[in-house]
Amino acid sequence: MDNNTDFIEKLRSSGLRPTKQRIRICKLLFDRKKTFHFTINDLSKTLKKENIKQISLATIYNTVHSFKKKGYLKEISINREMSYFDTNTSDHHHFLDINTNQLIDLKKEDVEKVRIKKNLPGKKINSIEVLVKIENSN
Amino acid sequence: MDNNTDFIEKLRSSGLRPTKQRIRICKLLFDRKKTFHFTINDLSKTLKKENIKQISLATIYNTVHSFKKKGYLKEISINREMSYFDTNTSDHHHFLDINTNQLIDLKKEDVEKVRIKKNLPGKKINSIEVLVKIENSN
DNA sequence: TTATAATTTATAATGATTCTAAAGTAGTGT
DNA sequence: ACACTACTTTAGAATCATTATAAATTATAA
Repeated sequence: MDNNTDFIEKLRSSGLRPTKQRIRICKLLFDRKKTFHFTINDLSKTLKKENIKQISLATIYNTVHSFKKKGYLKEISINREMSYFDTNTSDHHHFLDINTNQLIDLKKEDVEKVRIKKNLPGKKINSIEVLVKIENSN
Repeated sequence: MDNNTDFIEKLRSSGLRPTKQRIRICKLLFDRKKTFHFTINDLSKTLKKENIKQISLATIYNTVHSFKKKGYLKEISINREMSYFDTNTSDHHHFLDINTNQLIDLKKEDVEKVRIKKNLPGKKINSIEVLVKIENSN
């Protein structure tokens, strides 16, 4: 019934005060079996549909950014127009359906380890991001 | 001396009128041995440094976009803040130095072919983009 | 309960990109 | 050379997502 306590703990443990707004967003983002992808706009629209007191846009931005900073969310920037947040923060890659703009997780085992044969002196690899654009094959 | 004729031909052959502005931008972008990467802002600043009549910002945007549409440039969108254009339009990947924000080409042979083991019914792969973020190693 | 620091909020500000419509230019035909 | 048309350039306005501001509210610890 009241699994808010989990979120309250989660928030408090990372130094974020468990406010109504943050808890509500936690429930929306993390209270589900599958990970999912959303834009700020998606989140904002979904929150508007609920008949609860509205959360201001500024708070939505603040919350998503602090969740990202705390490692609860990963950002996948597609281009200037599209930036997704992903509740799956593990190391993984994505399909982007260019017909629907849907972002789809690729499991680690779906992509053979990417080998980079070049390296630059004084530099090391921080991350490798693979984006596979897919389209209708009709 | 006057290798503008090449650019004039190039432009005309793709249905773009060879205007002063387009030729000047062509020279800046394509009259070099190595391919290179730039943002609209970089290009705009470089053009400002030349003591010739300034090209308006709108024209810079228009030109870069039409060059992209004609296949002379490839866009590499890093995130909302950074979008690079690449004079190397072949199929290749990139290093992004997160300390300097420099984008560096990876040759085809620098990255082992990326194998995707998942496929979705009714969908086919359009492109595979690999971005390798690198940082100072010390 | 009170003091405080953190948070939320509505609204304003920002800044990159796109739009607009008027002026300028290239290409074509005469 | 001239004129016509369509294309291009231009300055400035408009747009729109995001960030900043500063006042009101709330969580927390004393």
